[in-house]
Amino acid sequence: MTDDFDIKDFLPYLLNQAADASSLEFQHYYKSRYGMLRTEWRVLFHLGRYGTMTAKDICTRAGLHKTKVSRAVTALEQKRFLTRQEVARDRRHESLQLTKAGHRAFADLAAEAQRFDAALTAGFDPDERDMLRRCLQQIAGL
Amino acid sequence: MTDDFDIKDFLPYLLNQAADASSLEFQHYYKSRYGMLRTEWRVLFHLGRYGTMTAKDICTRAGLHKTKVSRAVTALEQKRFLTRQEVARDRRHESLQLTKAGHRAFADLAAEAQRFDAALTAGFDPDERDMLRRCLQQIAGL
DNA sequence: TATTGTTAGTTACAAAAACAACTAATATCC
DNA sequence: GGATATTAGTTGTTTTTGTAACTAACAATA
Repeated sequence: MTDDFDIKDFLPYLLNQAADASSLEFQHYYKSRYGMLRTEWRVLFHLGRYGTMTAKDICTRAGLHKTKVSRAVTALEQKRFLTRQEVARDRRHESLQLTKAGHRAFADLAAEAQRFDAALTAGFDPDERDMLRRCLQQIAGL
Repeated sequence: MTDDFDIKDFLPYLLNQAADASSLEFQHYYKSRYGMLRTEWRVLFHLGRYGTMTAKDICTRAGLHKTKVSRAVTALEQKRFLTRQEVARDRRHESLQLTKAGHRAFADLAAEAQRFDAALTAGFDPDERDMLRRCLQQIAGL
């Protein structure tokens, strides 16, 4: 009954394997170059791409837990990639913005990500790529 | 130049989000029911589906590091889901086999995985499903 | 048959993630 | 206005992972 069910066809397994494999090389890039962790790169990306926002905003947009973001923000601050600014209206919030160095790192990594993405999907034809992204976005609930 | 590059289109990001989202519910199942970790479930699956083999075989087939497998085997042994058996010919190897309880757990989880997989892809039509799996297998290097 | 190399698996330690408990600021409701 | 609840963010502790060093068995070679 379940004898023909192969783990290689089990979607969560496949997705994890593909995610791990595809992350590995890019991870090496931001790790060796900027000493960043994955969450740091994501926070940097969100601020670089969408501009100033609070930690909470990043949590919501990126689907990350607040402790992860909190620690990533601290790390990026120590690397001088971002600064915090109190929001007068509500002092629980801190608006986060990238420094010059932060913007440079973002620009570099974003360009690299784009190249990397292109290389990764080079073997697929355009409608395969679109379909792949659509399927993944649906599964991810984005 | 890179201003229009959205992280939601970056394949490693998408793959990770989709992998996390899709794993969550199933993970909850084997965790609450059998107290298993992800690696334990994978080891269990390999032994249940492909029969007796050594830890090394599982490493190779599942693309897992030997320390992970070693710990998972210890954990599954303590749960009485598998037993080890020395290989006379070469005492470095240990052949691993599921116990009755291990087989039961495998059957239960495999059936659940199958249901879960079906539910996950219910929104896609057949050729989308095939393409998705093919793309993922290629990216994962399987 | 010593020497060196390789392989399977374990163990120990460091890095990272997950989870819970906490502080401080603001909102709500009596 | 004061008790209570919520929200943003941090800190501390426990799990889990990653990495490297290790043991034991075998292989190869001189």
